[in-house]
Amino acid sequence: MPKELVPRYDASELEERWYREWETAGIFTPPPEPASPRGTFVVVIPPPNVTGSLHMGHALNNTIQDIYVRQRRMAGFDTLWLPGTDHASIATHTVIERELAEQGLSRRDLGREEFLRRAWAWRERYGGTIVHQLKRLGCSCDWTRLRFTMDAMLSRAVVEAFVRYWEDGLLYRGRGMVNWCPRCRTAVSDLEVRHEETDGTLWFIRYPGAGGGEGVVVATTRPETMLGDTAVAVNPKDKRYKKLIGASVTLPLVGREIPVIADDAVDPSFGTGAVKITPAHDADDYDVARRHGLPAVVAIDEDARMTDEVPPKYRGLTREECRQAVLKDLQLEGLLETTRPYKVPLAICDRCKTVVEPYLSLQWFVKQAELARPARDAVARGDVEFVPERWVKVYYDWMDNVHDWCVSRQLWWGHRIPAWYCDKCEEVVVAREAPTRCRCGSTTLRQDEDVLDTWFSSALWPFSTMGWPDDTADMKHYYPTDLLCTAADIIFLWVARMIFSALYFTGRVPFRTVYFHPMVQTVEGKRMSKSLGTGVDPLYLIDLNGADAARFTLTALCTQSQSFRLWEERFELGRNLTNKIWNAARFLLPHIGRSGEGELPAGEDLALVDRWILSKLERARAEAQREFDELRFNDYAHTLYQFFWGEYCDWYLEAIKPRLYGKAPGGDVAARVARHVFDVLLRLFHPIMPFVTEELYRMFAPGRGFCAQAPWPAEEAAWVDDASERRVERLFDIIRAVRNIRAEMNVPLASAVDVMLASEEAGAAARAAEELTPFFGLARVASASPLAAKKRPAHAAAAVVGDMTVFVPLEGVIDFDVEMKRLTRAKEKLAGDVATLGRKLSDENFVKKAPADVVAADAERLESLKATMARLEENLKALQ
RNA sequence: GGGCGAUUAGCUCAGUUGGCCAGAGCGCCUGCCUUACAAGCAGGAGGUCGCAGGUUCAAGUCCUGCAUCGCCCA
Repeated sequence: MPKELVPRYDASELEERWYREWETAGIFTPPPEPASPRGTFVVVIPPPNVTGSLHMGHALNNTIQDIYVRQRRMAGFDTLWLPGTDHASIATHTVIERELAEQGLSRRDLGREEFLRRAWAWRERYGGTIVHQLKRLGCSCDWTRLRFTMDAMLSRAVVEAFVRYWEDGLLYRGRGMVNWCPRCRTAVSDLEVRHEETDGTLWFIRYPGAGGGEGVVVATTRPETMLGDTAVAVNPKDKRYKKLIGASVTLPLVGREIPVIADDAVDPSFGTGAVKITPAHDADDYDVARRHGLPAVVAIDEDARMTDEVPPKYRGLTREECRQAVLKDLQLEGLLETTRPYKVPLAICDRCKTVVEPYLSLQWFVKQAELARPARDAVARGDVEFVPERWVKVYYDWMDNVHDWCVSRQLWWGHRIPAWYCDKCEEVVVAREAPTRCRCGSTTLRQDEDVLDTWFSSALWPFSTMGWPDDTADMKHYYPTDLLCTAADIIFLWVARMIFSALYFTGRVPFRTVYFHPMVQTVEGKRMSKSLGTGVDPLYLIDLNGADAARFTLTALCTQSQSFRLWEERFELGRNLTNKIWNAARFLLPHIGRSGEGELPAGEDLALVDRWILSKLERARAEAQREFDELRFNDYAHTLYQFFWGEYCDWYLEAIKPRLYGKAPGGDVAARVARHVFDVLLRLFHPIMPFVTEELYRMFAPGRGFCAQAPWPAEEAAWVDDASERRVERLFDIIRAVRNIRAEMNVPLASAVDVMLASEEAGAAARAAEELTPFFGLARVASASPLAAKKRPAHAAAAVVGDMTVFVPLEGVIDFDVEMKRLTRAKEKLAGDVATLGRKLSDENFVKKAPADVVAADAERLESLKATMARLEENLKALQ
């Protein structure tokens, strides 16, 4: 019972309906005991921030995952896509603190417990947003397994991992130089700091000799740190300063007497070749100080204000204020020798863009060297495959130069570090459960105040989500996973850490393949940023055009390159395709249910064009399948698009209209073939565009199951039919030639034309004329007839198609000037090709050295071009 | 400083191991409200493949250098 469809596709009602039906039917949940002969297929989602919202990067990332997961599900795998979110420690913490600040409160005023209560409330309030948005996008995640990094199960995995690292000696607590963000008020790891260059100044400051001598001039980009200087260093090979080594200078403004030392790390070409050493506020200086046993003076505190270790007048100033004060005072004392413009390297907190301070503090570190080696080997051996492969090198470089990972964060929202300190002795207890008493007998144990880096829990994600460390059913059946989809910007932050964590804790790789998709950029080629307002909101686009349109567009742009540019109008690509699919269905719908519905007709009942479309379908299917398997998503999308629009709609559906309308025989067969091809197309498109395909798939046969569970189209090698393809394509070439003539000669739409065909080969023209009959409607042809050799019709426009000449008599309509220009243009174009090819073939090096088949093919082509040329010239001559 | 990617039609991008005439979508020009679709149909124009060398019978594709843009690492 065909229902009337609206002429424009409207996604609004249908998407929510189908998503609800899929979910209700539970088709995204794989069986508890997988039994498919195809095996399992598992993906874990890259967890988005629990209180975040969907941006374009997520939309792309999750579309790609969903495409793969849906295809595997249709192909018969027991398929699991495990969703979840992470707790985004710093981001969430910051939001809560900002909220407090508006009420004039700090987290210390509130206390840890109340702060966490508010953070959880925040999560309750916004935690559903991104899940809802992923559903809008159509993601076929198993929501019954929705995870959150701070769930009890996953938190337990975090504690277990921490304790095991500790027990195995891979974890240590130590005083080290870390990147300190004074705004976030926490340490951050090397990977969370971005390096930028800015236009700044290099200041040259004189440190007078301790005994009153001229001393030495040092150059610095951060004059305020001088208050924490404990030495001046020069390169031991630097002749200029040889005599100064071992002497002392007076630190201006402070009056401290500090030594001049020699160290190889000093670059003689920087500034004056003499540098100030501030052990507590510079990582390199810290190393120098350690080598020389220099003391460290902490001059800047956690808030980037000057400490009590500096002269009173500077105490409490911000680092920026202090810099101005120091410069002013140095100038007054005549110690500021000169300044020079300089590109100053800055370390910026990735999260809040504040300049980070190198800060000497007590932190927890995970040793990386031992963990990195097997993780590197796993990729080198091919146990984990990277696509595109070039990212392997980036991964190796990092693994080969990895530094210990600072995992403690001075925050409250997150996994509190399971370490306790005894008040009575020096004992540190790292344990799964809170200890009640220390070895020394004391019962006053304090837990570490800090939490772990969010990435510490994310690193465990592929197995913590499945119940590790327990040997759960999920661990047994669904671990390791098969595919990880991500952008390359978190290759170290997340991918590398998952690999070494998985190998260490489970002894297995976490996934077999990592697919790195491109990054989404703005129209200017810049990174999309929500805070800058340069992003395109995927939800807005879904509301506007439907999820399928957004998904198809993103897929079509998903190439092997590292980025692509995106703006709103680009989504018209997907929108138009969705509408086209919708309308093809609208066209077909009245014709389904005709006799023989449901089966494909036997070969002998098929018309030539039916065999053609089935052959093309099989070719497109095979090509799309290959592209899919190679994770070439843009090619996959393009192949389907091209076949559906360019062949099925433009040619096949147009060609069978007379049959469907009863103006030519074979209407039932045409309907069945058209419907079959469409049905296969819906299934091939389904992974990319799940909603419209589900709607139409079910509309065409309401009784059957979901398209989302329909069998994936299999190989149909028998349909490939070269001969039919060649014959039909020549007919289409003739039609194109007639259309061209009609357009260029301005033949009115209402008037049909006669077509005459001439060929060298006897009978070829007659056969083509006959075969052309069913397609008259495609070019408003009234009749087609073979032409006796050499009998050229008068007043005819002509075109050469392969070995045939097409004449369209246009008595009274033909404009000889136009026809002359048309033919001349065609001839000139051809002449160029003939000349190029002729030169090539007369080059004896080419003939001698190129493979025989290449030479033969070129020779054949030259012959055919010459023949075409000759016929073109005949036609031109006939005009004169 | 090192690495990676990009540079192909007005715009955004494809172009698999070198081998027919370098493709697509959008935009542009011409004509169409042809009973699936104007979010459409038909026809057409438009490219010295960033620059300079090299390898090869043959280079958008491989090699070297340079330029510009972007990303990453130190």
